[in-house]
Amino acid sequence: MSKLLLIDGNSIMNRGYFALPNTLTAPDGSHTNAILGFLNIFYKVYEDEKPTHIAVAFDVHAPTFRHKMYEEYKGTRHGMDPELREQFPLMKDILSLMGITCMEKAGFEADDLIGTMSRQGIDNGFEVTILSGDRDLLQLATDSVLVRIPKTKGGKTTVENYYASDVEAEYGVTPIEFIEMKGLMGDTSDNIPGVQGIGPKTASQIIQKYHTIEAALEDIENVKPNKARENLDKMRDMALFSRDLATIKLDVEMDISAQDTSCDRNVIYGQEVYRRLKVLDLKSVLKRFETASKKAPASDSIDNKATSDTGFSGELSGVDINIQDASTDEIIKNIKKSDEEYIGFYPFMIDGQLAGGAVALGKDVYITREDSISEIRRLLPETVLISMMSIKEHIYNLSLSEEDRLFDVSIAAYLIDPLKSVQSYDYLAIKYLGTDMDDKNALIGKKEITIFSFDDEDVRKYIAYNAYAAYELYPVLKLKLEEMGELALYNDIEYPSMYVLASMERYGVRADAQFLKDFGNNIDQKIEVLSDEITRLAGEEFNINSTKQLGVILFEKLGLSSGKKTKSGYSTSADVLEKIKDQHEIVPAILEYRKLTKLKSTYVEGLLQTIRKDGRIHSTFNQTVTATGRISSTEPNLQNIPARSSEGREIRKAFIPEDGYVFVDADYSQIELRVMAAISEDETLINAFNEAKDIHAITAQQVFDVTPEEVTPDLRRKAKAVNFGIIYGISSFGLGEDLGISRKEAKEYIDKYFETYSRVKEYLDLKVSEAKSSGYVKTLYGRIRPIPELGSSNFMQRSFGERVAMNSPIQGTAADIIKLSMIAVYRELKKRKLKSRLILQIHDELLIEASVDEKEQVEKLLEEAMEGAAKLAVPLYVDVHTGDSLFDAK
DNA sequence: AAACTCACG
DNA sequence: ACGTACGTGAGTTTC
Repeated sequence: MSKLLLIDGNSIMNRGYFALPNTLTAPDGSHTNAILGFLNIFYKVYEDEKPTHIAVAFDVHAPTFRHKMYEEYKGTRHGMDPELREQFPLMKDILSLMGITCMEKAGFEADDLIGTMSRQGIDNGFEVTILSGDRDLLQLATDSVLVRIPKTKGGKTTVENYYASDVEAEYGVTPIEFIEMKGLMGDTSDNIPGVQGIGPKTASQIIQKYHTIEAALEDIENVKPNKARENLDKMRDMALFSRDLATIKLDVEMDISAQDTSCDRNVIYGQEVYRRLKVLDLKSVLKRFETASKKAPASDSIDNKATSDTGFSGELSGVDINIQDASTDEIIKNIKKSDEEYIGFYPFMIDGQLAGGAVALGKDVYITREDSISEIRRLLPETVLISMMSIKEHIYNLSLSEEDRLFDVSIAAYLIDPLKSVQSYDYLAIKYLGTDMDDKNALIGKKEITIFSFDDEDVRKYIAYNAYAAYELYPVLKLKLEEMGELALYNDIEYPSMYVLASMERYGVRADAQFLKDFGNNIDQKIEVLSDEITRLAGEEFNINSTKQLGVILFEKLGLSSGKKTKSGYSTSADVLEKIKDQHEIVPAILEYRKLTKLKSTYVEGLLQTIRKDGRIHSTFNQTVTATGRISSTEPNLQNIPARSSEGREIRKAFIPEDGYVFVDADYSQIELRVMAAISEDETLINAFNEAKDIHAITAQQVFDVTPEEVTPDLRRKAKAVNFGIIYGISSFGLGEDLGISRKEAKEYIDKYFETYSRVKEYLDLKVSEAKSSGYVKTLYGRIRPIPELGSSNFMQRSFGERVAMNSPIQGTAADIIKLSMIAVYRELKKRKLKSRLILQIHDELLIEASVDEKEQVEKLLEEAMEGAAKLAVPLYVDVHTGDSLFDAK
């Protein structure tokens, strides 16, 4: 028997949209929560029902005049969130890839199409199931039409099933009478007015007695209760109109019928769909493909035929590549023979050791087991450009140099879309090449990589895909960089930076393990004392580290005034505790406890673990992580070593130079404010910077209209907070919070600031409006930051987007400048053949480990390189300090 | 894995 | 009316 599944697209999408977090997005930033919600229910019901025919209905409102009441009714439901709206075209696309019919007709709701189709299906001998999130559709239930309504219960989705008898059992009325009931009680979610004072209970009573609204109206005198009678009598038209609204049409003229629809399991779980879902990053749905369908193009579906002696040839969906073993000589011969202008390369590492590599010449991929650097180097002839991922990781393995003709796929992809940190070959291939490749997990999974991996087909594929993707990506990404005006940024800033960062990673920073251990023991004692004290004050043992338990102690047991709340309870963050530290002595103790345990676990224990055998800490500097172009530091993070508190600052004494060396440190003075002054071209602010060094004091004078002598420390502090606020994309709330003043007062400061520096205001406004129309902002050097949040209908998200539009060009330009200065410093040290070396970058600060005999030279060099890194309308200044530890060099 | 807190610029 | 500063990474608890 043929089975027809009819789906209410709008209501199911709507349900997904509100049930799932709005933060679910595809790699390109488009929202996917409604699509995910739809697909989850779809596949569940599909597997349940195994229908032979499927159609999905969508609403299309016609802009025609219908009825005054109708227009009013429509008015309130007009606005659909853009984040939801944007998902419909994508959804329809996916459905068409699935080979599923979409039904739409201008002026008709999805309900009407479903109603019509369901009757038609019945007439043609189909078994019909309707899937909707809207109980309105219950009126379509009959003995043979099943209406299924998904329901979320405790995080689990279940589906309620209704035949006509089930509707009667639950509501006491037949599906047809259900419409009458709706007419009386209305439906807020559907904007059906109904009759005031009549709710589900009364409506059900009345309809059970009279069956129709008309019957009730004829016997109006006897309608009970009194209130319902009066209102119903007064609002006869409204009741009838509401019923009309609630009635689903069964006779829409449609150009398709149930027989025209179909569904094919192989297409629903098909390759095209799989590929699209992968692009959208809908992983949980992809899992269904792997389990539900062996025929799907999931990871295990590509069979490889072994070939005689050279290895095997692999198959890539839509693309065939030939994988074979080859010697260095053979590969070089092939490169020469091929006339390729570029090759894709992947160095294969085992246990941090170079073990071989893959070279992609178009679709021919050669794997070599050669593990000597010099042999591998021979594979990379200067005449041919080499495209590969994450070059920085391999600079020393492969003794690569800046002069080699290399292209870094990861960096290019980052510049094109800095919001996405995923830089795996499979992701880039699908995003930029439309090619589906098994990902690392599918191929390698938990396999241990040994020298025998060269004989493992999956590992071979992994190696080959990496090289092949690099090959194909080069021309595509290069062109894209050019189109986006980021080629110079790539060539002049990012590419050279890579070598500087690699060098910094390799040198690392010397650390005094003994000092850290002693320091740790020292604070351990203090922690113990504090911990006892806190337990005593609380009157019971509890885990101080647990926010949850601490919240109960502070705000329930001790009755202190709780400030902010978090998602799951009371906030116990430092700024909340700071406000109530006078209410109970436990509070300052907790703040102190927190400070010390943080020092102990993150900085003492954390750092100790990372000291290598050479006595130095080798952090990784990531170049493709931040949205603004800054560098980030991990394992460990050396960009957040304590500095603000005196106890914390002690940690800096553990960072020391090698014997015979000193630290020379330089940090930019107010680089972000200077950048803002320069790129906004605000004369007043530029002059302020040209006149004096203490910008916060100057700002205080100009904004608070006082003489230099009248600038109190407090006024300066306020001016400083305003300056920061401006950079972050000012809000009166945030500034007020920071300064502990009212929002109104904060707003006055901001207004005065913008009055004083009016071009700054114009500039910030301009960035926001530019970003709103183009979707991104740019730094002075062309670095792009997309801001998808600006298109959001959500006030909070949009406001965030606006602040980002104001902040990113400033923070990003400053990041560009310090990268330029790093490159200059690095090159100059190299050129002069100095022993001194750059070892750390902390956003606006550089640290050089300088040979004692080069100290003066380095101080000068560093200052000049940093101050000369960019020529702006305001001068750049650095403060240089020298010392025998990081503590002393600041 | 997510939430919370806190270290830095 | 909405509920906030911009950019990071790591350790701990909790689900």
